[in-house]
Amino acid sequence: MATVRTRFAPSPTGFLHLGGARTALFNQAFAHGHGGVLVLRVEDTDRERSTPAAERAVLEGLRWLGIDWDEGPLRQSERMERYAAAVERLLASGRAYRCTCTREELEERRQKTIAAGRKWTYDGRCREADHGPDCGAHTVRLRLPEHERLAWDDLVFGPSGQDAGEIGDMIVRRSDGGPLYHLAGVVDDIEMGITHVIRGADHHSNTPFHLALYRALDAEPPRFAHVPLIVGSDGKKLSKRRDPVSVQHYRDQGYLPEALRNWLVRIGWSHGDQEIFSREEIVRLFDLDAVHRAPARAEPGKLVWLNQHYLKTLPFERLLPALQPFLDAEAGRPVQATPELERLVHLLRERSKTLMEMASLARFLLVEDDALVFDEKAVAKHWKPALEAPLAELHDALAELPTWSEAELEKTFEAVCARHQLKLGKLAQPVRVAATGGPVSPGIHETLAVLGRERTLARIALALARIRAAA
RNA sequence: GCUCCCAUCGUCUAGCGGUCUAGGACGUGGCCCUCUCAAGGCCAAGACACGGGUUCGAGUCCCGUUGGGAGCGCCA
Repeated sequence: MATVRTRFAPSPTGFLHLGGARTALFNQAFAHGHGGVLVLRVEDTDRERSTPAAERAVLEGLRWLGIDWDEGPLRQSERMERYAAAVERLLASGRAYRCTCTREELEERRQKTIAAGRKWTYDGRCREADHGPDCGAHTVRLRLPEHERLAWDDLVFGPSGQDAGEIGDMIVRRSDGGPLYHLAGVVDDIEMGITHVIRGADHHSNTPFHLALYRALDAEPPRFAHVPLIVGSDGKKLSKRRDPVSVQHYRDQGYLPEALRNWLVRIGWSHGDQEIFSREEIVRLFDLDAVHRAPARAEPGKLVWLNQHYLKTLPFERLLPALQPFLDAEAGRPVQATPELERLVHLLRERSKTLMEMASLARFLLVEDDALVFDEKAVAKHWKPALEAPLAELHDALAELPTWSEAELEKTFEAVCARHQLKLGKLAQPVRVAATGGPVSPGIHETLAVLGRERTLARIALALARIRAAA
């Protein structure tokens, strides 16, 4: 059997679409799982939208997700002569003909047909007219057989097909000489030796036309697999207005590529009860047989859980670089990794949903003492006058500590609590607010150990000053 | 409007005629743990859209209804 060759063919819209990302993932998993190759092809025949920057964004999204391709990116804009040649071949063999019907004429006839309650297909007016190359402005239409079943066995949907007569003679070349998307795609898939076309189910209905194109071009069609569309939380088509549709969006929100990849691969595909899939497992276990036929909603709930899972389990060397941009943004400057910061990240990975949240929880370590932003509700709740004495005592005891360690800190807290008959929480919370500005952080001993003696004392002193001023 | 496709807990899904009083995961609620927040542990609520068939037997097969999706461009 020939080597499996799949392709992912995005149009350069300036971002990688969620649905596209999953299609790419499926293509890669299928190809690599079968010892084949993935070809990347950029469908940039729409000159308006297609800029180098827009293309770069799509490729960046793919790389970030860990989807690697083996050939390309090939660009349709650089292959226009191939499409032109294909149309000429169609014309020469009589498989296609020139059509001089104008848009207006077409529209008029279409309206009439629809008004009569019938389905519109091209009525074949120019079919036998035999227009030559100099017939003026014209399109080129594929001549479809009157009665012929255009059928295929879809790898996801099973036996599918349509009668050629229901399709009508479709345009393959515009009057400006440009190829239609369908023609370009089929020509590319033929010339690139694509064996398996794995694409969104929105193309299921277009496939009979594509089959006719393969036939007219005397080419063997590939196997087709249509994967169900991802729909929005409201069950409707993913909309750029309502739903976060780009991979970049999730990346910027602090989701790890591992999490997004795992989330996407499980939408419309499953492997028993397994939820967690590594990159290698996706390639090894992915199977078109197990792909669903029903559209699925993109609910981010499980993505959050997956992200937490990967934040907790990822190798630290992988986590830190991923976190870096979020730390820099939080601090407003490039942040240097220190042993204290690394220790804090270890503590924070157990309690963060996203990298963004993690950076936000690390803020207290990144900023100067006077740049702490206090949660005033927490301040009001925990900085009570009664706390002045124990807090002052804690401050002085901490200043005297022989070594600044979690164990020593714990002992000191216990001693102060015992002397003032306080539960640990009564002392820990006010100190936490003093040290971090808010009521949420890792354990108080760990937090202070990371903060260091100087800054801890300075921040407790600041809290004391405020308590005294209020009294 | 026409053509095609789809239908299990709120969501993602397991199920490929009997092992289903329908399993898992996320989410939700409760309890435990606890210096906060998490994490972790335990428990709970929660679905075969509806109606007809076929069959000894249907979540699983067939038909219809309803609901949803896609396609029907000189867009990609």
